[in-house]
Amino acid sequence: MAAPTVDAAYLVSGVNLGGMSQPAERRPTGRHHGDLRNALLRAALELVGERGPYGFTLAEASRRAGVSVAAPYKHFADRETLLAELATRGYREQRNRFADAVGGSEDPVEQLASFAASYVRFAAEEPALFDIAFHAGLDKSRFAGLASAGDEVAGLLLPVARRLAPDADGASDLLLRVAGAAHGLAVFLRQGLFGAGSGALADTEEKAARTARAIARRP
Amino acid sequence: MAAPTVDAAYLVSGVNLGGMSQPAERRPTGRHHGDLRNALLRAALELVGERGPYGFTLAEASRRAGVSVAAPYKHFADRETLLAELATRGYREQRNRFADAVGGSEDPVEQLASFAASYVRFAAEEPALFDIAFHAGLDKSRFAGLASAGDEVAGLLLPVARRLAPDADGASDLLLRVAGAAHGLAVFLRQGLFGAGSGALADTEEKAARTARAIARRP
DNA sequence: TGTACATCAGTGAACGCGCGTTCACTGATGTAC
DNA sequence: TGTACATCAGTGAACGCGCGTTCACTGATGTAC
Repeated sequence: MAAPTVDAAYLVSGVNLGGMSQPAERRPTGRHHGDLRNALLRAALELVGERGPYGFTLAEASRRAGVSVAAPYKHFADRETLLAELATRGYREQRNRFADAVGGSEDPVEQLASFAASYVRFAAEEPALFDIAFHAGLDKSRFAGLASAGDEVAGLLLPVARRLAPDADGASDLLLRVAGAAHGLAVFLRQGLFGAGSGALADTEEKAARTARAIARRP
Repeated sequence: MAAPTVDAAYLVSGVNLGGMSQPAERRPTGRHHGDLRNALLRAALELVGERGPYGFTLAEASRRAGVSVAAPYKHFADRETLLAELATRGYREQRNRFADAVGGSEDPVEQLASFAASYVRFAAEEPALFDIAFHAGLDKSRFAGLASAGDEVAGLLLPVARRLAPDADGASDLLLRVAGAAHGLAVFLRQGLFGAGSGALADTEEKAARTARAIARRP
């Protein structure tokens, strides 16, 4: 439950860039931006966070990065490719968080409870990544990395479920029901059904954990 | 579980219009369409079904209704008003379905199980209404009818949950966890995680019902 | 039954907008000598 | 250390597109007489 807080800047750059004008940040001189690729990814994340999964436009991302609308094409084939890169990073971040969550216990029931809470927390802390991964309608056949990143998440959790289920089908059923419950609660939280603020988040995490336990104990 | 199948045409017109050219259908003569308002609502439902909640445009709906792009403004104030009307109808349809589901049993656990299955079935049979109600990002403060239609759904189900919980807060917690689980499973079904076809639907309904029972029996 | 008329649902053209994408270009940078 | 040059990230202008919305209009319909 002590997963480190990870913000959008970290996800995009691998380094927390903090504010826009740190003294350590090298001022790009002349026509070169310096780190446009990551600036665009960060702006996209910002936009989706503010406007939802369909609120992202290359033009607005360019504007926020302080660059012409043509510049992104030096770094991404097209609009969807940029989005797919963020989706892949979202799945990777999920996998890391869930690995941490599952690692905190030996009891498979508690592992699933911790996974469910972690799922809710991810949706709350990285709403843009959550939206892109689930609601942007990306074409998975076009971006092979996307599908495999998603499969990795399942691969991490199936063995846990398997310890509570008699066979592979039972494990899959159990995992999907736990994940489904966490997903629904995460969406409700984002829609404000549980109120706002960190109290609502903690409350929803706990709801998800309790629900996961109920499911796991009555497979 | 014997809820009648209700299709989009019914929801929009109150009468199943069936094919586009029934003999009984009065041929609109001259410049008047005859039933443009409903034709637009139906086209909107179709569009959202095909392209997702942001795939609806007034222009395309007009085209499908065989009418100029200006015509819709004789029936709706703007694009969002049309969408809000569909969302309201979606909530009303949910309420009807859930009332039927809950009416089939006296046991509150089975009532919640039946509600959860019904939730999944609604999402599968009326994907466009489901999307509009949950994912279209409508401004509830602008459309008062929307919020009250949503509240009616909760009002129908809270008494059921109350029979299993010690107080109002417990009932709310229980209901939201059951609804959340059903919601997540419904979304997963729509994303194809459980395969396609009526087998997948029945399977997911059953998953939802089992999950609801597990939650209800361990409040 | 026939006629004059008010109504109003739908027309078609136009508007301004923001989008994704392309293109020839330019000038700062790093490298080879 | 200084100079010539290749690279290539970013420019700015332009394209075609589809959108939401407005506007003056028209002609089919129903009604009053």
